[in-house]
Amino acid sequence: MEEFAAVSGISRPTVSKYFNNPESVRASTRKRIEAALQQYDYRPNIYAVNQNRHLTKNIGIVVPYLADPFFAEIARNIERLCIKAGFRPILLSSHGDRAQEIDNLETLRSIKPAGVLLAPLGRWSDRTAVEDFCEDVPTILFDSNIEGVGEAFIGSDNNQSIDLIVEYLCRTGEPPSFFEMRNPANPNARKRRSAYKASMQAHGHTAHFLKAGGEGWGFEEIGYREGMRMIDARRIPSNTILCSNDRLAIGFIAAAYEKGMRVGRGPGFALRVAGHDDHPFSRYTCPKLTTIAQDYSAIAKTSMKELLALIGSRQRRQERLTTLFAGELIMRESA
Amino acid sequence: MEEFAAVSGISRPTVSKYFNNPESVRASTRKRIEAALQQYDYRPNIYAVNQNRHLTKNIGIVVPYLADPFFAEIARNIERLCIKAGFRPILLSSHGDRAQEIDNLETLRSIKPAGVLLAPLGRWSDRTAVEDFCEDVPTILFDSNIEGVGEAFIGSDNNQSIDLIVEYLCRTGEPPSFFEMRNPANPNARKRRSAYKASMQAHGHTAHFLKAGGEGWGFEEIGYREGMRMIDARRIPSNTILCSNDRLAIGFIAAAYEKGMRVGRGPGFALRVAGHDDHPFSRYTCPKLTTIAQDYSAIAKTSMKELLALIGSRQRRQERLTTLFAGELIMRESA
DNA sequence: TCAATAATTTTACGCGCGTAAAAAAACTCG
DNA sequence: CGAGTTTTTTTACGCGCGTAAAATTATTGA
Repeated sequence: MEEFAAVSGISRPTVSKYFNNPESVRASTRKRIEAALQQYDYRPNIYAVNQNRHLTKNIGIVVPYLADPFFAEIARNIERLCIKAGFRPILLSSHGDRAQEIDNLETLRSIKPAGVLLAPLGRWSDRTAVEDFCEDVPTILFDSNIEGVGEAFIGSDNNQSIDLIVEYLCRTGEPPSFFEMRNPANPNARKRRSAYKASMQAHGHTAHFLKAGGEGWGFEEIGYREGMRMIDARRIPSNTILCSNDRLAIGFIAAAYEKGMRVGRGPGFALRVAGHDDHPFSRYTCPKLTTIAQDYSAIAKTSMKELLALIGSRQRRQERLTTLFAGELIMRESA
Repeated sequence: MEEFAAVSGISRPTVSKYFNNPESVRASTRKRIEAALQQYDYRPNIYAVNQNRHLTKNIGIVVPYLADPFFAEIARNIERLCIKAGFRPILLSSHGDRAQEIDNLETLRSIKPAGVLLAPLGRWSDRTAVEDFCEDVPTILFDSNIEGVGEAFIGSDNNQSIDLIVEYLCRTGEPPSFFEMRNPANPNARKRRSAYKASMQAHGHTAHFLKAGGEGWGFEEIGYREGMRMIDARRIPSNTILCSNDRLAIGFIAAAYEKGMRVGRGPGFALRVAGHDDHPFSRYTCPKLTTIAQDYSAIAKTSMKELLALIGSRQRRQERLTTLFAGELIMRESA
């Protein structure tokens, strides 16, 4: 920087000021620096910069499982917004593993980020570890809530969305059974379960659960395997299945296809299957999956906006914010 | 570190040495430091460390499109290996965009990584930019080759794998038409195209191409839309379709389903469809997709091993290495 | 036990930059 | 054009650590 300042005919502190915020120097000097920049392609050493700056320009993004296209998509959205706001996104995946999540938080801590957007593993998270982290770093939770942790939570309104699709299914055919994992990895599974129960009650039906065994994040496999098992055992009392998420539904539909049960609505179809999330692949199942679209563009935008506000204010929120977005019914052929 | 050294009763340079390599200090001192570490949970400032260390412990990983589960999976594998080797993975996605790829390389450059594993956009890449980068940073290409760039290339043998499935399809039914994008984003598409052509010739058939319009990385959508169009136009001369990759096949199968064409092998089926890659979702299509499995565990391992060797040797390879792994035929129901 | 060897301590410098304070220079506007 | 204001320059220190060199101490092996 010393040398670069020399050749550009500007003093080093001014150059430093420029790199911190180009607007903070006079237009004429800015021009001169940028001209010199063309010639000598100098760039500040990021490590030296971050050592001295108290708050870095890094923003951590943690998702529970990046190999899930749903999280990959939302991460992509957030990354974009992050860059647009002049920050550097650090994307980490917990790979569905509690220890990895803790590791990720440790990694982020060492990076001293300006803020963090965290989609936690939910009930698999180490609450204490996450809490401690949120004490030290301005953190906003998204997708999955841990009550009382972090400055805010931005997510979907599972009660609204599940009620929406339950109402639709009840109105147009038999009330749905709820297909879910007995021991779900998906952070929102519990919320959806109780939302289903409440919604069925509200519509004058009794809830019925189809519990799938299995662990981990291989939802399609679990939906397929357990779907096969249930169809074989004729354990399915309703001709309508609402799956806790699209990935389970994708597996279930594959099982139904293999068993020769035609999935779809109307006469001639044996089974209606619906999902939740509008997974990127849900429009390519056979038949296409009726589901609930989460407004993840809004979730990404709001999370980012809230975090930037937090960073800008340089202080914590006085009270925790919770913002829930409504889901939208996506009617396709499967139900 | 000064304070921590004081309370642990060790001199600061020795503590510094410990953090660089715990093995480099005497066992007794190591014990004392680790005991103190339990009490005071000190950790070195990563920025100060990296400023002074010439080679950092960072390894960059760049994939062309992280929202594609195939790349998400391979990235996950590499990340694991990276951590196990004591390095810190920095995962970046180019989001299918040339400018983003260049950006990613710039970002990595500023991070001064020990090495980089790069899966480039292929023919969409800015060859000069990638070349320049590889001059500065030890880089190994994987998945997609750019001839002459980087220290090594690790990938799949498209000639072998395409020949494998072409041979299978020819032996068990009509020779396949090849379904691909006219202007493919997928880095391996061109290789597979020519491999198909050569293989058909070798088996005494003439190649036939079904060219799908459309741009970008929405392969399922393109496979679906263009599949619909072709089926409507009765432009499909063979009852067997080999898709350039599984994601196209997933879309195509959805189209066939919607058009009432039964996909599968044997009597009573209208169409055989095969793919390539053993995409995570290929076993949940209806019917399950016959495809080629890339050995991405081997690709990940070999890439990492090669990079570590490169980093360890502190010099470039005398000649560029190319390692290709054979694909495996995964017979399912679709073909 | 003693010399040879290995590890640690002491001392000191430098990495590349942020930033504070005072002085100097460059603008702004009536 | 000159006083007032803003920006830049000069000077100087510190961030947290790596690392070199010389001195000291601990360990090893015969």
